Amino acid sequence: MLELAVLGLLIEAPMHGYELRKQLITKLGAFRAAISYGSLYPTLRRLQTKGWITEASPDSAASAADIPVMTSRRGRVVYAITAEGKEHFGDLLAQAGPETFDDPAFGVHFAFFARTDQQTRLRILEGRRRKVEEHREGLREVLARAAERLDAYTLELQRHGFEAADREVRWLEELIATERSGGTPGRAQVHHGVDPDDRGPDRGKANPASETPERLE
Amino acid sequence: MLELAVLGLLIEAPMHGYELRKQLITKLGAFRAAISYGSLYPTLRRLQTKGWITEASPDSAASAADIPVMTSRRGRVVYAITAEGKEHFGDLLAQAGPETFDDPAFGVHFAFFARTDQQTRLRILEGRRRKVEEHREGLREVLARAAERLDAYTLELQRHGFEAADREVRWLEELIATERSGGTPGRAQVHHGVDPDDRGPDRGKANPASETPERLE
DNA sequence: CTCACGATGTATCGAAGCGATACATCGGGC
DNA sequence: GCCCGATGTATCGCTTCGATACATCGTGAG
Repeated sequence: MLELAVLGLLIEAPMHGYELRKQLITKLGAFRAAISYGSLYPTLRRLQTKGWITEASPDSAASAADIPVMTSRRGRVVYAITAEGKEHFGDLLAQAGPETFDDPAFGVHFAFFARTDQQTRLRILEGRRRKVEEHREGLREVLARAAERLDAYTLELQRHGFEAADREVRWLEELIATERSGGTPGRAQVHHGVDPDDRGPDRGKANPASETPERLE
Repeated sequence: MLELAVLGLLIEAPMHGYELRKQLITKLGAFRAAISYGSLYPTLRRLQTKGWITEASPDSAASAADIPVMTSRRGRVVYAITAEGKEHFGDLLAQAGPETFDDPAFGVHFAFFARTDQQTRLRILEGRRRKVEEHREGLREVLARAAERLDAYTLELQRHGFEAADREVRWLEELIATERSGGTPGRAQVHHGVDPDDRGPDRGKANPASETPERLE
């Protein structure tokens, strides 16, 4: 799971561990509170031995032109993805693992949807929908049949879980519909806006979501 | 995390592993898809060595003329909670761990709210609310400030995470209000629900959640 | 009657990830 | 001068997971 996320971030730019962790937290922060070094560093080690990423020190190249990044002379290790790593990333991103509804792997896939194609996106969205639907129906069953065998708090927990699942299914259906019509998610399709000052859709600075997926073979 | 859940279920009745797992799944199914044997059995072992639970075979208690060697027939192992286990359960239940927003520990606590007192419930609910609020505000920050540095899919993921957090906060506030007014949660009326006069200042552990006969020594 | 099959049931293994911790450098404020 | 918080790399012990193995029981198809 971290493999995919790390590779995905390193595609955008080489990075060292600390920065990697910060970006992972903002990128995956919606469903993942923290990424521990205890998992990040072993993952980096693993990726290195597999050949997906390489270690490169900036000190050798840094002579005088150091710009914004605080370059210290200490042993900061900068990781960069390799060609094999990019290929592996594509494979990982395309395959929708048979996850359970509480598996964070879906979120990681979704966070990198801009780097895959519409067909894969649809496949993963529909797979996710199926799993969440199953979960929801299981809860419906419990709520209908075992209502008298559970105490009020347990019941309320199930009810809340059911509603959350139901909401996610509806969210997924919106996304699937948008995807099928060839659009990208965002303010145009979303009726419950979040931010107060709405600005025009501004993209092009980073990688656009719909137009060029950079790594597709 | 599993410790608390296993102890809580064993308070209601002695059980063997398979049954335990099934009940865990229905009780915690709202936020936890599956409980693996790979975590359940080590947990049981751990609880045994600590003395919180004991192993009791119904076969040996029945007749047991000969020494039952487990070569031919594999015995079903029934686990039962001890007095110390009940005490430990009360301690675990009362303490609200400093969890992150995606920590399933809150769900376990909530599922056993019927076995604790109003004060503890309020403390845990408010602690949870604080954490989810922090998470929500973090996401709001990202959405407001980094909207142009993230692609449309990542943004949509954050937006969905924000809404889920916001909804949970509102859910928690409802529960807190209900709790403060002395009620029990839920739109559905539960017949075997929480004892309405649980105003007793202590004896929280001894408060039965349902029709379970009182097993407290 | 048999026997295959699914449900019940106990158990372990390797790997992933986490929380805590240790340690080192840097820039700035008191 | 000197501490403190941010940056930065790294490991340890532990919990949990998914996969797997293996054994028993009831039942129904052939």
